[in-house]
Amino acid sequence: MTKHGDVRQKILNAAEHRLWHFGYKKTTIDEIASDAGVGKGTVYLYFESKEDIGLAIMAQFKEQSLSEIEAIAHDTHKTPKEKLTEMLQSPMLSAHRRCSESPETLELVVAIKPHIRKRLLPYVNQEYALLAGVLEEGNLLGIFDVPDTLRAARTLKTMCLGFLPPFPCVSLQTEIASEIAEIVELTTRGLRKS
Amino acid sequence: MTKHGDVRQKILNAAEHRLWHFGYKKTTIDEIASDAGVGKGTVYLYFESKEDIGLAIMAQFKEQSLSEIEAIAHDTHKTPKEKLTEMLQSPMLSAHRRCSESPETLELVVAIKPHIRKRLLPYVNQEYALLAGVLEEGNLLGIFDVPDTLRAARTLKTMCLGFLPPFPCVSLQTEIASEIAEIVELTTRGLRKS
DNA sequence: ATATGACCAGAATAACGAAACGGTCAGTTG
DNA sequence: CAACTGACCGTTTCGTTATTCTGGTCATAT
Repeated sequence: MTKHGDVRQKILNAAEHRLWHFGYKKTTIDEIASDAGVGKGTVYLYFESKEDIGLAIMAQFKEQSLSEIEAIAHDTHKTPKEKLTEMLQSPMLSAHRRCSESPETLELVVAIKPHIRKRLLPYVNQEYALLAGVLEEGNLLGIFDVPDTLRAARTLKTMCLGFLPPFPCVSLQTEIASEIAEIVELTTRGLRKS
Repeated sequence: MTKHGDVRQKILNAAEHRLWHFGYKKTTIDEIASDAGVGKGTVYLYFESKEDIGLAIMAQFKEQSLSEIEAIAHDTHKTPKEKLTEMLQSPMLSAHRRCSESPETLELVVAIKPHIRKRLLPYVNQEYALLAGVLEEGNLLGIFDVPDTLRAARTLKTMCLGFLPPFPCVSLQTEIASEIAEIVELTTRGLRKS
């Protein structure tokens, strides 16, 4: 007995495989349905449109990325500053890795761009909240003094925007990590004389 | 008697006008030559290729932008922090304005992308130096304490990369200015408890 | 020495019939 | 009856061909 969620996930897996190897445009609904072992009509019982499938795959990426960030945030062996650095690095490196392993990823992003913001908003907000939590933790430990942690979290993410695809700053992966570390360093030290 | 530089500038002006209104691909060398009042062959006495013309126009933009930054850096009525903010805002707002007034600008950027980095490197380095100078000034005044000013300058620019075209962060112009101000605020305050 | 425009090879474009696509729904299945 | 299907539809894309256009050159003119 296959449950509702199973079929949906089977379709999503088939789609992700196709998208990964052949890109958004070259992948057809017929192929996805065939790979998933269901009829074409069934696909439209679980997804509104082809774009909706692409959005769902992006959401899956984001969810994955979010769980990595969460793990870092809850790691009791790291200092807030280390957490901050790694939490900012993690999603950027994932995105970079994904785009270099499968250049088709960028095509997907472009295709679903019109609705990507709205769809991923909940995840983005959760990410802000997680970052703000670490800042709060730093406040309690007395090593940070951030009045508006949520706002600071948003600004920190904004600072890293340049590493997101389509990368205006074409850097090696190692450079991305060290440049983000530098950003956190500069932010946590501040320019002000102590 | 027309000097060498005059003809070159006349060609450049004609090209810029065409590029601005019709974009890179739709603008032909014939049109540029005709507008500039010279023969087609003459264009190739002053420029290596069509791409070279695009690069030269971009360099002109950069030069303009650089002189604005320079003016801010040398303004004796501003504090280093104000200078930093405005020097980071200025080129981002210019780029944003240019791209919204003439969407064709982005097409130009994409077309000349392969060589844009090398060509604009001198300007970029000059910009770093100007920012580093302001950081140095802050050090002398005792309000900053930046060990490696050049490195910090580069990091500050990296932080603003997300506002560059093609804008991953689609913000209103007013938002760009305030978000950059926020970045400088966070950087100059630091997160560390004073 | 400086400037020109006719000329060339290759790229872009237009036209258009054929194939393929996303999406729907009347009908089948269990 | 809820879950599922694939033939079907209007539209978009593709492949082909003929034709125009464009970046770049160079023999010639001033």
